[in-house]
Amino acid sequence: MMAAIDSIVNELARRNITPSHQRVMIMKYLVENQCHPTVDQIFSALRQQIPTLSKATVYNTLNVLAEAQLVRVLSIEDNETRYDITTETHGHFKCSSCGRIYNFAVDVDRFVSGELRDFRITEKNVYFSGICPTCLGKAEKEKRR
Amino acid sequence: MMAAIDSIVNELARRNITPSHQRVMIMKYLVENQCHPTVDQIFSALRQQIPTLSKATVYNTLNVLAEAQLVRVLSIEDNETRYDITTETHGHFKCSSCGRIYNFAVDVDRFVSGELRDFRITEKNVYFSGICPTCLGKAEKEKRR
DNA sequence: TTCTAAGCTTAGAATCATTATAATTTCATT
DNA sequence: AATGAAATTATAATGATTCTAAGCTTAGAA
Repeated sequence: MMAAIDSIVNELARRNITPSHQRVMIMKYLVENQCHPTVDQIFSALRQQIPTLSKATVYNTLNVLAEAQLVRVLSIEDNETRYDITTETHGHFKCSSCGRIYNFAVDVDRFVSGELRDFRITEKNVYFSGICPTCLGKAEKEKRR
Repeated sequence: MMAAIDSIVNELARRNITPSHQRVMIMKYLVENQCHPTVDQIFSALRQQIPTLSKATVYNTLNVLAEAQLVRVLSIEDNETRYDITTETHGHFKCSSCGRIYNFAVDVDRFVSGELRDFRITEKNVYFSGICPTCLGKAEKEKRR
């Protein structure tokens, strides 16, 4: 899936964000790699296409995009900020074994208790962790030996 | 509310954790300050009672307690690990204005979608953020001026 | 096409949260 | 009281993130 540069540029321009080459490439990366990458993953990957890319630029750009609500900042674990181009509320499951992050549908509003009635909620996150089916399957195979 | 040192010592001993003075005081702090404190908050507060307390000890102790499931590690935002003595699943709401964290009841099990059927879930976290009623009230008062 | 001012990027320093280390102290048992 | 294991300590080290100042890029005006 190739992200249209044009639509990215338009999206940024609509929010008064200068669509510099670096910013466009960072967004393109997020669209094409919806695996909740870390700054380091984004930086390392794009370094090959933009050899002079600075890590500070990646941090700066992600902060700008987060402020514009174009990306969502995930704090599933400390010391590991991740980014998600899908901004609609959904759950994240992190496998403790392989580290992979899975999305899952979540109807958060259905179980919010009345306690938060008088709160203005601007962001909702649901994080689960445990073992994914792939790693569970591996464990089962290990057991049978 | 004064936490019984005896029950803390017993709780640690039951899990084969040496109930050293520092560990007991850290747990006591968490029981008496259920405000999801950070390491720095715990360290600063206890420094007055244990002048030689080392920050590394606080980190070590919290990690040991987390592994023993006596405390829960919260990653509501990056660069801000917090700790909770209440280990049953409940939600956390962080006010973007005052920074306070509120607990709220959450029936997470009721809405886990079929997508996670084959996953082994070991931990569930629900984090919301926004503005709390106190800060909303202040904002309203500001508006009326 | 050139100029301009504002904003962006860069490279590396700085900051900060957290972990590692080795020496010392404390703990629980004998 | 002695002992060995574990914990604490003080500080260095690590790694994520932010800051900084200089230079570059951008978009639009001239």
